[in-house]
Parts: sequence; C-alpha cells; structure tokens
Amino acid sequence: MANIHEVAKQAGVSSATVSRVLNNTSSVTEKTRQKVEQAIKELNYEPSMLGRNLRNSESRLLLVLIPNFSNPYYTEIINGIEDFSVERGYNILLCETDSNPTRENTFFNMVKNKLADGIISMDPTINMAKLQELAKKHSIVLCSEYDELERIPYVAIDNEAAAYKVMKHLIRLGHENIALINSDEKFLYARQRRKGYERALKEFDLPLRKEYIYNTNNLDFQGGAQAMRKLLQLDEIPTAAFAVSDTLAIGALKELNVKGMDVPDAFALVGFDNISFSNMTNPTLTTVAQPMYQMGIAAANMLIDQLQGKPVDSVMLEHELIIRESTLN
Amino acid sequence: MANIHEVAKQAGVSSATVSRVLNNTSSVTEKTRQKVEQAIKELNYEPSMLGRNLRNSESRLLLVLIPNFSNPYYTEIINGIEDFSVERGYNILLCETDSNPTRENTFFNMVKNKLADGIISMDPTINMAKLQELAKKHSIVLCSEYDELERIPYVAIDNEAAAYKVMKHLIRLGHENIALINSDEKFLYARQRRKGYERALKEFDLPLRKEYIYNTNNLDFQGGAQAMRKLLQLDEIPTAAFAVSDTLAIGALKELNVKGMDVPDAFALVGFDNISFSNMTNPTLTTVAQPMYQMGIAAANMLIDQLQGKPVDSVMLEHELIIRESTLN
DNA sequence: TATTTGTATGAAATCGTTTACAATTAAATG
DNA sequence: CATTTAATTGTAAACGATTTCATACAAATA
Repeated sequence: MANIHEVAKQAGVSSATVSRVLNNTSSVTEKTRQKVEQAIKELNYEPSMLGRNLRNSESRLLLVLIPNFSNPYYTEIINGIEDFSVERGYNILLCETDSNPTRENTFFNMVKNKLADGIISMDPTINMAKLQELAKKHSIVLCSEYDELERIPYVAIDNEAAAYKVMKHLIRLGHENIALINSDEKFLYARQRRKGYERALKEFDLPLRKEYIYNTNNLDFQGGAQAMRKLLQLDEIPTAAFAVSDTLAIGALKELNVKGMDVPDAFALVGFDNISFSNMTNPTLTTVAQPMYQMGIAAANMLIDQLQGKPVDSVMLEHELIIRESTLN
Repeated sequence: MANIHEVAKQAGVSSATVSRVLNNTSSVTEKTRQKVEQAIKELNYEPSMLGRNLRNSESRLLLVLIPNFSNPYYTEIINGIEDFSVERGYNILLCETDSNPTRENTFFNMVKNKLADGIISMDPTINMAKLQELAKKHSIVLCSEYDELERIPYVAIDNEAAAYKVMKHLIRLGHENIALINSDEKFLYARQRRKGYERALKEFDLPLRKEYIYNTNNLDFQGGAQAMRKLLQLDEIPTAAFAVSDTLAIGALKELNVKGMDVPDAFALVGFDNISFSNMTNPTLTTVAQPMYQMGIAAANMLIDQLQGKPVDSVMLEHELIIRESTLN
C-alpha cells in the first residue's frame, strides 16, 4: 500500500536512497540503511513490480508455449525451465496454444506488448514464419522441436540416432516385422525418427513395408489404440512396434491387451519419452529417455542469456534407451 | 517500439485521444479515429502493458497454485481456469509450490508486489494462516481443498458423499473386507473421504478394521504400490480397496499385477479423479469423476468477480461414480 | 443574434519505480 | 588551514499509459 516516497519520508531520506537500499546498487551509509530498513518494516512496504517493470522496461516474465497441459511429456522440461528461471529472478507463464492460431497470436502479442520478455516454444505446431519474424526483435528459444533453417537457437536431441537405436534393439531381439507408429510427418521430429527407422531397416537388410508405418494425427492414447487396431488387421501382423511417444505406446498396449496379445512374448513394444506412467503399465514399457530436466535448464539458460545480450548457440543433448519388460528376452 | 506520444504526433492529435481510440472509452470523431488508426498501423504500434498496468494498478495476471506440475489431476481444472480467465482478459501463471514454504512466499509476494492480481490455490499443503492473512487485502479463491473456517471462498465437491458412494458400490458387489488407501489426514479431503468410508461400513454393519486403513504421504504411483504391498501382507487380505486418487490406485494396480492377483476377480479396486490414464490401465479403473473443468470455470469466475468487487459465495459441485472393469461383476 | 447545451479534444497530473546528474558532506592531502 | 578527492545523498526526469479537468467549437435553443 505504501509507496517508496512514504518510506523515504518516514526514514527522513529521499526516494533515491530507498531505491539504493532496495537494490543495493551503490553504497549507502550503514546508519541510513538501518533507518530505511526500519521504515520499510514499519510501513510494511513492498516495492511495486509495476513501477519497477515500467521503469526498467522488462517484465521478468517468460512465456513457455506448449500445445496442451495434459501432455505429460512436457512436465519435467517445464520443471527445468522453472527452476532455472526462478533462480535468475524470472517467472514463467505456461501457455497452452491448443494448436490454435488465435491463441498463438495472443502470446506473440504479449511479448510485443512488453508483458513478457521472451519465449521458449515447445509447440511443434507453431507458426514458424511468424515466430521467425518475432525473433528479429525479441528473444526466442526452441525446445525439443526446432527449425531446420536454424535462425532461432534450439535445444534438442538427435531423434534419428534415437530411433535407430530403438530399431537396432528390436532387430537384435530377432524381430523382422517392425511397425512404426509415427505422428504426422509435418513435424520435424517425426521425419527424423522415421529416418532412423528406415536407416536401421536398410542396414540390417530388412524390407521397408509401407503398411507397417502408421501416421496418426491424434497423439493421445486413443491414437495409439487406433493405430494398433489397424496394425493387427494386416495380413502379416508385425511382431513389434516402435511408437514415437509413450502415450501412443500405452494406447497401443491397451489395444494389445484387449486383443489378448501377450507383451512381450507375442508382441514387443517400445515408446519414447519415459513419462512416469511408462513404468507403471503392465508390462512396463521400454522407452527412450530424453534428459528432460536438463533440456529445460538449457533452454531457460539460453533464453535468459539472450535477453541479456549474450550470444547463444543451439545444443544437442544425449538420449538413453531404457529397456523394460515390454521388450524382454 | 513506438509509444503513444509518437502515434499522437503522427496522427496530429494528443495522446489522450489515442488512448480514447484504443479503449474506446469516450466518443471520438470518425475522422480522427481514422487518422489515429492509420498512424497506429504506420508505426506498427502496440500499447505497452507495462505502462497501462502501472496506471491502472493491475497486472491482469492470476496465480494458480498447485503442488506440482506432474500431477495429472489438475490439468482439466487448469483448462477451465485458463479458458474463463482468457475470456475475461486475464492471464494465468501456473505456480508449482513443491510444498515448499519459500516458494509459497515468493508467490504471496507476487500479489503483494502487484505483479499478480489474485490467487486460486489448489495446493492442500498451503499455509492457511498466511493465506488468510493475505486474503484480508487481496482476492483469493480455494479450489478443491478448502478451509473449514470458511473465510476464503472455495469451490469443491462433497468428498464424504463421494467416498460413501464408492463404498456402497463395493459393498453391494459383496465385498466385506475393504481397504482404504488414504493420503495424510492432515488434509481435509482425506479426513472427509475417511468419514464417508467409515459411515458406509457402519451403515452396513461391517467392522472398522484399523489395519485396512493405510495412510501414505507419498501420493504418486510408488505410494500406491507400497500401500498395496503392505495390504497384501496382512493375515486376512482385503478383497477390495478404495484409493483416494487414481495415481495411488494405478500404483496399487501395478502391485496387484506383479503379485499375480487378478483384478477384479481376486481384488476390486476403485480410484478417484478420473484422470485420463484411468481409462488406459488393464483393467480400466473404476473411479469418481469430479467436474474438473467446471470447477476451474467456477473458481476463475469467483476470483474475477471478487477482483471486481462483487460478492462471491462458495460452491459445491456434483461428482459421479464411473464404473469400469476394475469392479466388474 | 445571444445564450445555452453538448461533444471533441488537449494539457497536465498520475501511477511507483530507477538513475543521470547535481549537490552536499566527509575524508585525505599538501 | 585550504584544497582536492571521494563517498553519500538529493532533485528531478524519465518509463508509457490513463484520466480529470478545462477549453474550444459546433449545434440547438430562445
């Protein structure tokens, strides 16, 4: 309620001095510092961020764009972003785009409006052209999904290598008919994972069968279940599948359970992301772990560095194949 | 980049007039309006929220407090809050407290600092005393968990009735030895659900057995698995269990699977919350659905009304028992 | 035409900070 | 003691909007 001038009056100093005490930006006598701190306590003063932000023309707010809250894939990344940002005195605003251009525009406007300082986008459906445009004047970092043109710095993993590793694992277990449950290939990661899938087939002299590749635009459980339903209707049913996300894999697993197919004996299954549920299914799910938390840290670090005018470079982090029951023996 | 004065200059009017055009707060000649709009376009002007917020002394930012991002329970509620708030021109800041008092303080300070206008708290571990204190000067709404003293308005469901309904369902299926996997009873909802559990037992003349009540302070899958492990070690193993959250129930289910107990034939299981995963487990999980989205809407509505000086009343919404495979026949 | 009414606009204060610059005081030097 | 130097503090101008109040002008009335 009280403002800086009242505090100054109470302490018998100028508002400039109070400000100096608040930010210890230049030296202040111990005696005056005490007077000021006393006054602050007496008046129960809390500096207004509104005034400060206007003066400094920054909001210390970072936007984190995700397609929707309910996707557990993002949670650990967000934790990383949050921890790092808070550490540096920034807050994050989680923005659900719902892949809706209007929504997206709202968020872009927030940074134009100075309501937010920068953006970390994890939304693969985002309008890259507009984002590039925004990036000319504002700080932006891509996380997980990125732009091949590479004007905007990003943090990601090597999707192709990860997919290749998954396939190699399945092939070594003796599988020759391996399906790919992929998302829409308008997404870069989808194209990259498919590349890894195909490279492995080629290297091990296995045929590439078009009917074993299923692209879904529904990335939730239902999408996975539906994909598996289709695969199980094929003349020659595959003996294994690689789903590009755990949610898809869990949906597929549900369908396999329904159809009475034993996993892993009759059918092996691999997911991607290592969401916490992947260790709770029956059987537990083999999956690829991305260093989520680290990715979050890195993205936040890059964005804040960028805001402070430091040069930043894109980074590629390591992934790990986690073998569980769904691909045992 | 351009500010309101430059626009005014460009249009040959005063900044007051530009502001009037921006907010159409009082009448402006069609001719001047056109001039102004033209200038806005030419200069690519976007009004600064920082200036506006300072002047209006509001941030149009609402804080939503949750214990942690990874709990899927909250997602639908958040969607409701988000949708309603955005509709009314507010943004929401998702705040993960991690049940950490320091974090909590940071968020409280944000509203004292005018960086946020109000709070919707869904964190059962929150410091109620401090929150009450804050509520004297600021707008606050509780969602899902609330305070019996009832100074702060809340939106919730009738937990006791819901628990009672679950128990009645299990008892009708012929179960007599029913365990309760509860969370820590320092939480109001935990006490209320236990009350419902006990009332049902009493009404159906079943004994209340202390060893059938397991309190966990670990609300994730692990907590549920551990609880079930303990229950399966009892001399007289229960034939059914009611877990106060789906995550607990899914952990318990995992443990039952591991031990080779068939669900529902050897053991019936009920959860709470109807998170999306509850329909993907094998078998699918009987659970209690809260009107999550509606709760979010209601909470946001109450908070914004409060901010605008309108009087608000607490509300109690309806729940629903969703019967699935885990309690079939 | 003189007067009243109403509408459209502008000048300037305001919101609460920070900070460049000026001014004061204290300490150090010759 | 006079003078230079350094350390503290104060004054006042930003930051970018909104809004009260006053004023100018047009239209309506007598």
